[in-house]
Amino acid sequence: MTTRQRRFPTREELRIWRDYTETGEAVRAAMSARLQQASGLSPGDYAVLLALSEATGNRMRSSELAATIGWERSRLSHHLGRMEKRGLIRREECLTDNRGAEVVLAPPGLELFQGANRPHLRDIREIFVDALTPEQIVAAGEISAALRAHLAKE
Amino acid sequence: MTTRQRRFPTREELRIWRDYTETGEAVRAAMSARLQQASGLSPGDYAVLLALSEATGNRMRSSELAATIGWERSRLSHHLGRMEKRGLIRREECLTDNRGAEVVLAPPGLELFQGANRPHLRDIREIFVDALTPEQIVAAGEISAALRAHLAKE
DNA sequence: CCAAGCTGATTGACGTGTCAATTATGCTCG
DNA sequence: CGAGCATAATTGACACGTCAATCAGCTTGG
Repeated sequence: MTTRQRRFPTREELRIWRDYTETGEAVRAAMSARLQQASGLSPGDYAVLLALSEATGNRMRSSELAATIGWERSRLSHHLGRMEKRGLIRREECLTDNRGAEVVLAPPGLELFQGANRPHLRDIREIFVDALTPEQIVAAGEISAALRAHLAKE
Repeated sequence: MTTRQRRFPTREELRIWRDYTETGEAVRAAMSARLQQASGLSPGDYAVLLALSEATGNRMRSSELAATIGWERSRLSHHLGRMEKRGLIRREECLTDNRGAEVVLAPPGLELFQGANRPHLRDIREIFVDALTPEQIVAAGEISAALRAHLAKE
């Protein structure tokens, strides 16, 4: 019976770990560059605009928006500040809670988002879907799920 | 014969794509937090210190270091500035090329790195290796390789 | 009621990353 | 030789993220 509770990863496991993280980096960088190039939007901009475009009235409470895209409040606040300066969104006072703010999709933001949407989906296909076999795509989903489940357990 | 040249990813492919990127994020964040907590080092710090610790004489030309860890020069330059302020490394003039700089591992940097090393490897096992079956680990390596190869082709 | 505490959101400080410009030195060819 | 180009590295400006602190308005229990 071999030791099943190894203390450290093997050389091969380490190589794959590095591969996994570095590839993630590279893929993200490539997607980000294409999005930026095609539309002038960052991945963060896209996430915000996507959520707003799907909200009823194209508006959302700030904290609701943060929950939807899974960001910390302060991160969102900083990002909204930058987006507001560029005219992509507006912030309005909330009528039902004077502390609150509503984030509203501004026309230039909607337009940029709509322009970005199809190219972005195409990029996902070109960079991710087309690179893998159908079996690998399924496996990628399973691996991601396993990693997340394991993380959540800790 | 079905259309093989789909324009856009399917709903399922899109779900897996989001899973893939978000999981990568989460894994990176978890590793980063543990490293920081255990040693006060960022992943960037660790990469720099690892390369230096493996270099002969614990010193390297700045551009060689950048190539080793796959960073842009300017990124490295900024990062070395911050690490130098903390006393983790020193920068010395290069004798053979007056333009060049040598990056030298300083004792506090070596000590922090050595303290971080074993816990870091253990974290890789706990977060990555232990979360996956051996087959999934192999698959993760193949998927990463396929994505990178495809990226390189573009 | 109203003080104490909770919540929504912003802010400031700082680490990190990219891009373009800059500085200074090395090198090569007419 | 020396003008022009290549190379090593840094810098400045700005986008992005996190953390801790702050501020204002809501809420609630004595």
